[in-house]
Amino acid sequence: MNLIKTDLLQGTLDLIILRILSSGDRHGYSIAKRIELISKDVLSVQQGSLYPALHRLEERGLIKSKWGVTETKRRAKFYKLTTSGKKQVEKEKAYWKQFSGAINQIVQYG
Amino acid sequence: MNLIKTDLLQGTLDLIILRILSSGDRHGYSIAKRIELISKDVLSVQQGSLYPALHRLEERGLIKSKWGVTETKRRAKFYKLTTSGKKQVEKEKAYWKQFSGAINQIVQYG
DNA sequence: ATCCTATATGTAGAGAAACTACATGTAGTC
DNA sequence: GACTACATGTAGTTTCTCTACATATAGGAT
Repeated sequence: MNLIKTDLLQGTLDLIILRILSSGDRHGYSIAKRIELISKDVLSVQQGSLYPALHRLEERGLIKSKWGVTETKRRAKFYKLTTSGKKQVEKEKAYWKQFSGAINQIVQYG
Repeated sequence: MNLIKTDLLQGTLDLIILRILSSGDRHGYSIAKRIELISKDVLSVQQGSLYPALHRLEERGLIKSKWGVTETKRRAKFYKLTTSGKKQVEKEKAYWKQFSGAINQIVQYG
């Protein structure tokens, strides 16, 4: 991701991808576009980050892929959350809440 | 940091350290204790992360160090924000706000 | 006196994740 | 026929944090 300092991003990509897939199946490119749309271009994932992340998540059994055809008639790999992946979204959301809460606490009270 | 998934943390350590120093000079060990205190033990920095981070920040000219003696009478290196460091705190706070806002947006609307 | 714990700083090596930069290919438009 | 947007992928680099270790002192307990 580009528009925000790189280092901030590590570790949140999984949450982002899983959360987006929890609102419907998508292919990689579409996930990237959705991230830009919802974050109002604050976040932008590079291909070199996105595809390895998807492969990682698939290997961990959190998502499953299937080749298909997009609305624009191109071949694309569609990703879907597995049962395990659905549980993971909730876990990661909880982690994020706790983590960002702690950072905000420090930002406020130093 | 330990109690929270490691990967979430990268990139926020600088913000945390700088923000803590912006409320007063401290030595490394004291910074670590303060992080645990304010975050209510949600965050916990390891020495292997903290000291290299401090050296990094010093090398970037954001903090300055000076050997001194603690309240408990031990030798310790006290760190202080430089002018450049003070500006950087504000920058990093703004980054964090923008970044966490974007993630929250995605967590909400997927 | 000696041991232990908390305080205090530091480094080497490993591991993980994201980035840059590249490679490949297609559908539709100008 | 050229260009743009769509679509996936990998190799190599960089950067950060972690684990694990090394060093040393103050103060309290035994």
